[in-house]
Amino acid sequence: MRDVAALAGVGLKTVSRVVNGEPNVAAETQARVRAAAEQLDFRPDIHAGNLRRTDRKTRTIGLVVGSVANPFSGALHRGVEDLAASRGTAVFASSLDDDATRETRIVSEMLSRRVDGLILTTVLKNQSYLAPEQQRGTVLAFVDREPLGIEADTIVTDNAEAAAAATAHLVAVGHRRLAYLGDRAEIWTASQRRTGFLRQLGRVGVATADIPVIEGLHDEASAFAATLRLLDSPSPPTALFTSQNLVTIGTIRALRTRGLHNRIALFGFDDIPLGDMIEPGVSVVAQNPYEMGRLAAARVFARLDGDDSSFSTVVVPSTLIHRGSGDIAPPAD
Amino acid sequence: MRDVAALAGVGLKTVSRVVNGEPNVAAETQARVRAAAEQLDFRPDIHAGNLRRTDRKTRTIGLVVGSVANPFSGALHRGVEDLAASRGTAVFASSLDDDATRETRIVSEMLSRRVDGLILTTVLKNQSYLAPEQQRGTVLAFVDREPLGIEADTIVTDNAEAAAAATAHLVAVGHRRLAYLGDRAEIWTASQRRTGFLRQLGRVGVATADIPVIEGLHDEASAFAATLRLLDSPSPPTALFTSQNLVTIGTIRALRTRGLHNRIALFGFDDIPLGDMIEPGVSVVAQNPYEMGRLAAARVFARLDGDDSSFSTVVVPSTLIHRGSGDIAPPAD
DNA sequence: CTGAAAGCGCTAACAG
DNA sequence: CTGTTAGCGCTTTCAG
Repeated sequence: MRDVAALAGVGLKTVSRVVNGEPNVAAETQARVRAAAEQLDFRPDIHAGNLRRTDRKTRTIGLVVGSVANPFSGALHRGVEDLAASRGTAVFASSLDDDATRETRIVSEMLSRRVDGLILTTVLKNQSYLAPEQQRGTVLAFVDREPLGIEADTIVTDNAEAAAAATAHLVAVGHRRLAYLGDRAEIWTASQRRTGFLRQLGRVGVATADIPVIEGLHDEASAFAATLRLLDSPSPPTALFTSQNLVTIGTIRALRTRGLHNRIALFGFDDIPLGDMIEPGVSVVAQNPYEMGRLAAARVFARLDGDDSSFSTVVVPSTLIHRGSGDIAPPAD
Repeated sequence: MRDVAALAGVGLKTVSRVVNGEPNVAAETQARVRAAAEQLDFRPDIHAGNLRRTDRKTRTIGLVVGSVANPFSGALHRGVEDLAASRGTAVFASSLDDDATRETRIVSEMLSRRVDGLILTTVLKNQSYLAPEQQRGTVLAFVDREPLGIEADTIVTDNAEAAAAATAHLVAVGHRRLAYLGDRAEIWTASQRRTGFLRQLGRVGVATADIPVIEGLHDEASAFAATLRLLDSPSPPTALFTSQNLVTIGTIRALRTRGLHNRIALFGFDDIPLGDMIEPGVSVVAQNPYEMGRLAAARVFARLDGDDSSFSTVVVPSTLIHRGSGDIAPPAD
């Protein structure tokens, strides 16, 4: 910038004014400065400026998602990114791979880069470690999973209720021998979905003691193996509830391997791509990750713009999509 | 940092030394500094430091992808992110939505944030505008699409050759009345694929004059509509080549709408999720976007670590996956 | 309308 | 082993 000033034959501050579009610069001076900047390929260093700037906004936010292996995160990211781009804000995205030990490390790296806001899908049990940072003015928003030990804007799906609705449907079709296949119980959403599943069974008087509840499934492979074990057991279930898209896909593969995809009912949580084109169509609870990302970003930007209303929790509606697999009736026996 | 120094009763530089793990600090002093830092929730500002640091590395790279709506980008991002995370480097990700006007703006924003490197999937015809930046030391790598007007490490799939191989297969099965359904011709990969398709037909003596070449398809909806028009034409093709995953999906929907999915052959470029589970299985050219992301990131990091060998272009192999749709024979007539 | 001086949070270079 | 001084590239403040 000094070079630009020298070349244009003006003071440092004048260049600064031109670059930032501040008023009170003669048109002719402006032109000279711009020409000089162009010639030297000058590019202002946003961070150097922020060091002295009063608002200290880096126009950068961080997004921490649970697992990039899951298309859910992709859609969420897109939602955030779409809103951020329209505001000229850059987005750091990083994945936890649902590994709790990475959470503090990644968050800390983002904070060192002085992000204005942080959108988090957390894995850790407790987020109270973020309180000092929040105090300092960093805007926090939680998506998909509710935080513990800290208050902030939160965007979630009503996981328990949606899981219960799907379960209710399976029961209504006539199933009593159900099974639950889900992710690790430490993950907030997974435990919520399990709760919803079991609670609904309890409500309608299905004894949950005999219901297999298999947890810790994280990818297609583990879900595939777990489903096969279930199908090969002495008294296999007549309906399956899978608590996550990757698990749903693994389960479908297992059902097909045993030729049971048209005989055993299946309801999955999270939509899966092309779920309407396979046979039978896959019934799912569809969340709206794109919208969740948008809403979270919107909250963050509102806070950055000065909104200081009390923290809110927004529940994004999810929908049951009936495509066939959830309507398979139990065998007459 | 000054506050930490005051609280610990040491000089500013000593705090700096402790924070950066530099040697020559007494263990006892170190402990005192750490305690003070903890107490004040001190977090070093990486950018302030970089202002003075000699290497001037922000440990940040930028990733510019074509379209986040495409799962290809998600996998690419994951590849980059996986490598970057292991190096403690943060990744800015931004999407162009294949909109050329956004390219310069987004790149410029990233450069203002002083990224050490930039991994780009470009839309613009020409990338020479990046030359000054490259001169300045910013490491550039291009993925998926070859740059023009600038030299840098490049990671691509051999699009033309893979498209030709898929086309050859369709011809080998007996098809002569083929059609091409593809993305906008300005997109480098799209034009490469079209070239490969047409060249292969030329090679085997299929007159390309009568072959419908439909371009400008960008999503499922437009591909769906275009395919329907094709199917409803007086002399519909017996085999389709779709040059991109979203187009492939739209085309499949159209084929199913007309009940022709088992009568008209289909070969797609890019794999689609669950492509093996629908009926018929979808034959595709599968690229390896995750690996492409990893390789691009690896090149960037190697350069940052001082590698100054001449620029290389790596061609990541793609594979033909035969799942059925490409093996449908033309009607005997 | 313009510029000079001070200083943001940190590290480099050099003294002690 | 530790502290002091200067200065990174920019914006602020204030005086022309």
